[in-house]
Amino acid sequence: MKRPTLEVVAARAGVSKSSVSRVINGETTVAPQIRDVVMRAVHELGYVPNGAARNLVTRRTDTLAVVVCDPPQGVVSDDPLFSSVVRAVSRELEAAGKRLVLMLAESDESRTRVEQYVAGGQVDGVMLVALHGTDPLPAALARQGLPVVSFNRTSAQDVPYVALDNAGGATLAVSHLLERGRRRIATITGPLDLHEARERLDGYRRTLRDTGRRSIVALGDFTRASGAEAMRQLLEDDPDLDAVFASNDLMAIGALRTLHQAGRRVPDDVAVVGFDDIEAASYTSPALTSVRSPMADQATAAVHLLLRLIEGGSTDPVIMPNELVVREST
Amino acid sequence: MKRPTLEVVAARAGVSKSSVSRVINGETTVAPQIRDVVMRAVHELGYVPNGAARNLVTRRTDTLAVVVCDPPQGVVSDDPLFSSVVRAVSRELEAAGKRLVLMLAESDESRTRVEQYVAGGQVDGVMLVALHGTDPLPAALARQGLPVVSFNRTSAQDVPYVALDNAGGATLAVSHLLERGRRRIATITGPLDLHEARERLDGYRRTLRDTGRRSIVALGDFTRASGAEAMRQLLEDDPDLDAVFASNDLMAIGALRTLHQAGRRVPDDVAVVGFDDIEAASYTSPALTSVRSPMADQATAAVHLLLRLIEGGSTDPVIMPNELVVREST
DNA sequence: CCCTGATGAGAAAACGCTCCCTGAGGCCCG
DNA sequence: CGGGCCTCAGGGAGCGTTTTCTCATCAGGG
Repeated sequence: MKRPTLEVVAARAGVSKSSVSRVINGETTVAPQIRDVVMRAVHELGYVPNGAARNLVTRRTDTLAVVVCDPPQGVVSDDPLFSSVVRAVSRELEAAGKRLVLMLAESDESRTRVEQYVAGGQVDGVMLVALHGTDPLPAALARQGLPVVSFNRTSAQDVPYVALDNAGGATLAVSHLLERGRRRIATITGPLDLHEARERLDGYRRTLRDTGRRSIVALGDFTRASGAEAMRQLLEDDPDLDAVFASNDLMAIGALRTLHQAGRRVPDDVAVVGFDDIEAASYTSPALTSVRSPMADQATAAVHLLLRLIEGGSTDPVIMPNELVVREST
Repeated sequence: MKRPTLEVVAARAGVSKSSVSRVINGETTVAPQIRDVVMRAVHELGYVPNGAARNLVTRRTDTLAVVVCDPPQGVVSDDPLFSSVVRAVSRELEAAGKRLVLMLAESDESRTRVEQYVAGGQVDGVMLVALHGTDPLPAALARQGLPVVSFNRTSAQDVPYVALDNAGGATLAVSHLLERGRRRIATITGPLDLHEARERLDGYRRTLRDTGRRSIVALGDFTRASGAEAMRQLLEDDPDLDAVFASNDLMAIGALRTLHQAGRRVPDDVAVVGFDDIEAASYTSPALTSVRSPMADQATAAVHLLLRLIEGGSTDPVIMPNELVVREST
């Protein structure tokens, strides 16, 4: 099935290719009468401009790449929030009339593919979603001279990013616990090589220090198992603790289980707060109080940042505020 | 930053554009000596072929669209399994050297955009992910003469699909309950305008009928709340039931909560089986036995089907078998 | 030694579009 | 009434590839 070209439409309408092109692209310097006859021909033939030909001459593709940097086991893309991010990005791009190419950068090989693709001029900009702020890919892509933004904080020069206010979220959680009258508030951290984990720990520490309380810290790695284990350790080290702030919900869920096994009632004996507000947080019993990361909003902000950057606009990083969702566990 | 073109590379290597093109495309009819000098020039200049120009003449884009048909509230794309589908598709396409354009078809407007885009020749094929088998989009796209496959069963003519063996999964669940010695097995269905929901119900019915037992059916709509409500109704209607098969995990989770509130022990008094094996299924207490839909495998199969179709190969539908994941709730 | 056939390089024509440039015509103003 | 402008349509030159076709070169056989 051969699609009609501009030339065919022009012939049918009895005008030149230039005029058809002008009508298609909504230029105003075209007489209404010509416009009508062209539009009629377009509809009759079911004409749709060929994308490749257009890209070739305009050097714009109206296509943006979202590159997900992720180890093969899929830490990022397994995240339940991932799909809401993808959807938010997709919607936002659609509203702006852009297309979304999704690429996974799992192996070195696929990273090369990403770079090649980007270098091939098939996208107008790139949005990186990387777990590690130290990932070299953002910088590598930025060096290509293409607009690049990062969905998370990144250490790459010249790559604007959108970041969560992790420390602020932790403060929100700890303050809430203090308001509830908790005195011995422990925390379970994420892997400290991750920015987010460090920032959440810092927020926790600072808030306690500001109110003259001491920190009680156990290390986790963002998995449920590590949360359960860290909770066991905390109970051993400090049996009198009356609250726990876990750096993410999975660990909080692990902690809930340990507390249950240890016979501690939640929230009566020990209050628990998580972070991220994943879907499962509302299914636990008791339902988990959690700091909601506005991932969808963050995604929207990242898209806007990228679009602005493509237009040649400002490139300041954006910080997203968090929100506390109070449920039964506190 | 201007990227070098084929012409520049040719000049540098002291050969013709044709030769460079041949080397780039791995043709064998080129002397090793020329090959080497071209490759050197390519590397020195960091040459990457321009995608648009290439597409224009070859009429291939090596790009496939994944179109997610979804109401704005996001039933499909909110599904926790969605991200694993996306990842599997992405990986598979990457392995095949193809790119993935993700499009949401939420509104009529966006569906038009999808059709326009596809008609613009910017993709080699389309994979539809639609909830409703009656969705008109598959047929509309297929009419464009482009290879189209559906991730789910579809009623569209000429659109091959990959389907889950929903009835078989239900049989798996019910047989398991029977083996555990359960006698009065109820079910909570999904919305019956969905193929999947109907098939799961059919599988349940048939399996019970085959063993001379009667069906006990309550209607749900795949939400947690509806599962809880349906469970309440079932307990009222038939207080002696000793097992429930829920058509998806969310409803099973809702049912668990109702059972807990009603003072029924799971699995001692009532066994519960879900369907889909979402992540949350292993976090409930007791952890939920569930029929695992091999979504990732299904996605992989769909990609292969599409790639075969593009190559002009066979187009038979594929049916994926399910697997039962036994946990504490049975 | 010449002719034939194979081999492989180069020239040039598309692919379908945008956009610059030219020029025709109409209008206003002098 | 004529000249200059302004408006708007058409002609045509690219955009960077692939691909067909032509042609040169060289080897081998008669």
